[in-house]
Amino acid sequence: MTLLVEAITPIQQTTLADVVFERIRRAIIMGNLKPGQRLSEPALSAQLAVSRSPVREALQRLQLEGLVVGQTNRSCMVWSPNESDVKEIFSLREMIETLAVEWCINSLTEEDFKQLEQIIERQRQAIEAKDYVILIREDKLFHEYICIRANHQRLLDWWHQIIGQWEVLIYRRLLANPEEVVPSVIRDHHALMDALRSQDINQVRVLNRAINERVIITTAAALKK
Amino acid sequence: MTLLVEAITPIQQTTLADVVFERIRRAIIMGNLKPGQRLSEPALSAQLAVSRSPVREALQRLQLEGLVVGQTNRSCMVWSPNESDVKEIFSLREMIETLAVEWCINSLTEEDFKQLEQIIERQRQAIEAKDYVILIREDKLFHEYICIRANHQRLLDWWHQIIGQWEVLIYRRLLANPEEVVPSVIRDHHALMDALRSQDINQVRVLNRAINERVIITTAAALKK
DNA sequence: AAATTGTATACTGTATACAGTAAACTCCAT
DNA sequence: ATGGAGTTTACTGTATACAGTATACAATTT
Repeated sequence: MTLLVEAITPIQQTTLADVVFERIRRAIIMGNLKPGQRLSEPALSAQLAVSRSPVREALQRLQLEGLVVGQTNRSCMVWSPNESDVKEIFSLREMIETLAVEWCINSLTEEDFKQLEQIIERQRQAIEAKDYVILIREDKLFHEYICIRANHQRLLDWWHQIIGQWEVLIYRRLLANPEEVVPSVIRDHHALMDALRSQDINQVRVLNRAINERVIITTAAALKK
Repeated sequence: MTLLVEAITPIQQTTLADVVFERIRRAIIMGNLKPGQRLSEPALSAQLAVSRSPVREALQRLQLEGLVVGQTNRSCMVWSPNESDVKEIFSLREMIETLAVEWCINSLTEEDFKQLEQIIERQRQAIEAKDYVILIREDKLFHEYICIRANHQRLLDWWHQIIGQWEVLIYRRLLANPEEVVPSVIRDHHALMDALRSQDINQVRVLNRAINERVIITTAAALKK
C-alpha cells in the first residue's frame, strides 16, 4: 500500500560542503565578499570552523559557477566582472530562457499564468516597499518558473549555473541606479506574459532580445561606477 | 632584452586530478567503463595508484559534466543515457551552436573556411578508411572551431561541458548503424558551410534544426539496441 | 637608489586516518 | 523457500599531516 506518495519526496542530505558552498555564494552575491578578494582555504575553514576538505570542494564548485576564479597552486579570488562578462552572461540567459519558452509554451495552463501573475504582483509590492532584495528574488523566481515548466533537466541546470553571476550583476545594476531600472520591471514581465498567453514564440524572442540589449547597457554602466 | 619570446609560453601545470579526470572520461566515452558501472573511490585510486583526493575531485567534475551520477553517501556510477537525455543533449547542442554562429558569422574569413574545408576533407578520408574514431574527432573539431571563433568564453565552456555526453551518444549511434549514419555527415557539413559563406543565419537555424531532429531519432534507436 | 637574489612564510595538492552511513550478508523464524 | 532482524563489510564525508610551489620581504649587489 502506498501512503502519502504525493507528498513524500526523497530526503536530500546536505553535506558540510553544501553548506559552505551556499554561505560563500551568498556572501559573494550580496557583496560581503568583494570582487578580487582572496579566498584562502585555511582562512575560510578557520572562519567557518570546518576542515579544508569541504571548503575546497565548495570553492571548486564556485569556480564552475564562475563566482570564484583560481589557478593551480594559487589562492582563489572572488570574480570581478568586466564588460565582456556582462555581454556573455546576458546573451546566455537570453538563449536559455528562449529555449525554455519553446519547450513549455504549448503546455502552460491557466494555473501557471495565475502563479506568474502572483509573482508579478509581489514584485509590484516589493517596488512599493523599495525592498530590492525581494524584488530580485521574485524576478529570479519568475524566470525560474518558466525554466522548470520547460521540463528539461539540463536546461534548468545550466540556468542555475549562470544565475549566480546574473544575481551579482543585477544587484550591482539595481543599486547603482534604482530609479532608472525599477520602472521597466513590471512592464517587461507583463509584455512577456502576453506573448506567452498568445503562444507567440517569435514575439517572445523579440521581447527577450530587446530587454536584453537594454539590460546589458545599464549593467555595463553600473560596473563602471 | 627579450629572448625567445615567441617560442616560450607559460607552462601549464597539470595536477593528478586533471589526469585522473581525463583517464576516467576517455574510458567512459570509449565504452571501457559501461553505463551503470559502479565507481568507488578506493577502487579507482588503487587502480590508478593515487590517493582518494584527486580521484574524488575528478569524480566531482565528471558529475558536473553528466558522465557520472552520484548521490550523497553512495558510490558514483557511470551515466546510462535514456531517450529523454538524448532529446535534452541534442537540443542544447543545437542551441549553443546556433548562438555560436550568430556570434561569429560576420567575422569568418577565407582562412576560416579553408580550415573548415580541410576538416571536412579529413572526415571524407576517415570514412573511406572506415576509421570512426577519427571521423568523430574531426566532426567534433568542426563544431568546436565555430564555437571558438564565436569568441564567447562561457559559450565555449558550455559546449565543452556537454560534449562528453554528446560523444558517448554519437559513438553508440555510429557503431549501432554505420552504413545509415555515415553518408549524411559530409552532406550536412557542406550544407552548413554554404549557409556560413552566405552569412544566412536563418538558413543555419533551419539546417541545425533539421539535422538535429534526424540525429535524435537515429540515436534514440541506437540506445534501444 | 634600483635591480636582483636569497630566505621565510603561506597556501595548494596529495596522502592518509577516522567516523558515520548505506548496502550486503547471515542467520533465524515462519 | 521466504521474510526480517542483527551483523559485517565497504564506501563516503571529513579532518589532518606533509610536501611542493608561489609570494613577500629582507639582504645583497650594481
